[in-house]
Amino acid sequence: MRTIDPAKHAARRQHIVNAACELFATQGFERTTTAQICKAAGMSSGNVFHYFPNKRAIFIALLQDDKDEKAERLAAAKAGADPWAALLDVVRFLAAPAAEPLAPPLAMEAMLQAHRDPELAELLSQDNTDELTVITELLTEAAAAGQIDPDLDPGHAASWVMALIASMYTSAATEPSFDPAGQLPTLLLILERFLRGEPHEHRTGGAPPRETNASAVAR
Amino acid sequence: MRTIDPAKHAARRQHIVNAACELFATQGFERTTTAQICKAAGMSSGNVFHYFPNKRAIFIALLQDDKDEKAERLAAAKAGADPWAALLDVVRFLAAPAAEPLAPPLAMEAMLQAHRDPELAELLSQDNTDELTVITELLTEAAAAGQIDPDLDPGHAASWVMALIASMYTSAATEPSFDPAGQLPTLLLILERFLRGEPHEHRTGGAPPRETNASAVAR
DNA sequence: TCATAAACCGAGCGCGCGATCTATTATTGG
DNA sequence: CCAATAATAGATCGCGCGCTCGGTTTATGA
Repeated sequence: MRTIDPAKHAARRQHIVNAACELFATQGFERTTTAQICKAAGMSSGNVFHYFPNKRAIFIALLQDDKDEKAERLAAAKAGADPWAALLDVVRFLAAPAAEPLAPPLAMEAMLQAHRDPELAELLSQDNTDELTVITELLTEAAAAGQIDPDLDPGHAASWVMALIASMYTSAATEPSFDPAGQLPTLLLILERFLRGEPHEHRTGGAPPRETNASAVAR
Repeated sequence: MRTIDPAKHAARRQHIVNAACELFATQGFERTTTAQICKAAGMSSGNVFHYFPNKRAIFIALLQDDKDEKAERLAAAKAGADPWAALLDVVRFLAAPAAEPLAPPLAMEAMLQAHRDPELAELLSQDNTDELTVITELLTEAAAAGQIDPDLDPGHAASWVMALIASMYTSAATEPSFDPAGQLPTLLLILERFLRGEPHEHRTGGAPPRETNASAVAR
């Protein structure tokens, strides 16, 4: 007899996913051939298809990993005492992977593939809903604490916060000269001015005005 | 003898491009087969390849058309007397196609394809540079007129204005419930608060404060 | 030790793709 | 009217793809 070792099995799957990751990011899902994945993973096609039923399953596993990891760390990021500070932490955390070379093109590829693949669409949709919930809660708390413009609808504003973060990924994926880490202060400045609204009316909460952001984009 | 009629020839090409447009938007470039394009255009494969050397050329022609049309109308939009009003016109004009059903997925598809196709990348890059130049000029003028925060770098801010507009397309392409026309006021509100900066210091220009935007996102 | 099943290999299959080729029809200038 | 050639058709081709399948090797429990 011989039993499967779940740890070994998972590690082998992960090895394949990692190999495919770079290919999917640089070439896209469709143009990446299973032969390329086999070569990159250093194993035969027979073996790769021993671990995954088809190419699509490899892509889904890749996104599932990202989703799990993100959800796990999101819970920690929002655990700040001050809503506004917690919001900035969440934004910084969600925007951080845009600085990695593979994440932006992969994210775009995932969005496009989700357009035709219902299972993928469901996966990303859950992911987005989770983020939206967290951010909406933080915005609601921040509004209650008088830290942001109370006239903004939290859910509505939250979706725009997410859109702003997403634009870090699209910019990084499309413009080679775009530097996500360097642009983060500007992102935060835009969010601050958008969410706080008229500063002389609403800057009464626990968070102090953050002049550092404004000075970061000065010429 | 028989000469080609340029008008007829161009019209026939356009007919093929129009047929392919919907397919590319809904299925993506790779998954759209030449057979589908032939069927949609109502002609044989032999005839389609009489007008285009290959599938890629159809996609490029599609984007070239969009670019020409946009560049033409952009020149008109920026011809306003007041820089801030002209900027809003340009933003509205650039964001408008996001409300069409095909434009958002097509734009995303184009971005991704440009990642691997140098010719496509060149096409979109020129396009972006043109937009950036126009917006940068308007921001510079607006800053000189005291209508926006003078501490912002015009070129830097312009690229974020474009990113904001682009997020209308990505949101429209990824979230079925996203309503571009309805979200336009919020986009303008974000831009206004970002660009004007501290309102009590800089709201001295020709454009009056636009409370209508703020009220549009109130719950 | 040895039976058993997991892990792995790589030749190759079937299919559908982008593109071609030859043939036929329509249209124009002279 | 008659070449000449554009416009159109559609069968077909070669290739490369995702994936399968039979066989071999390796590891594990009893």
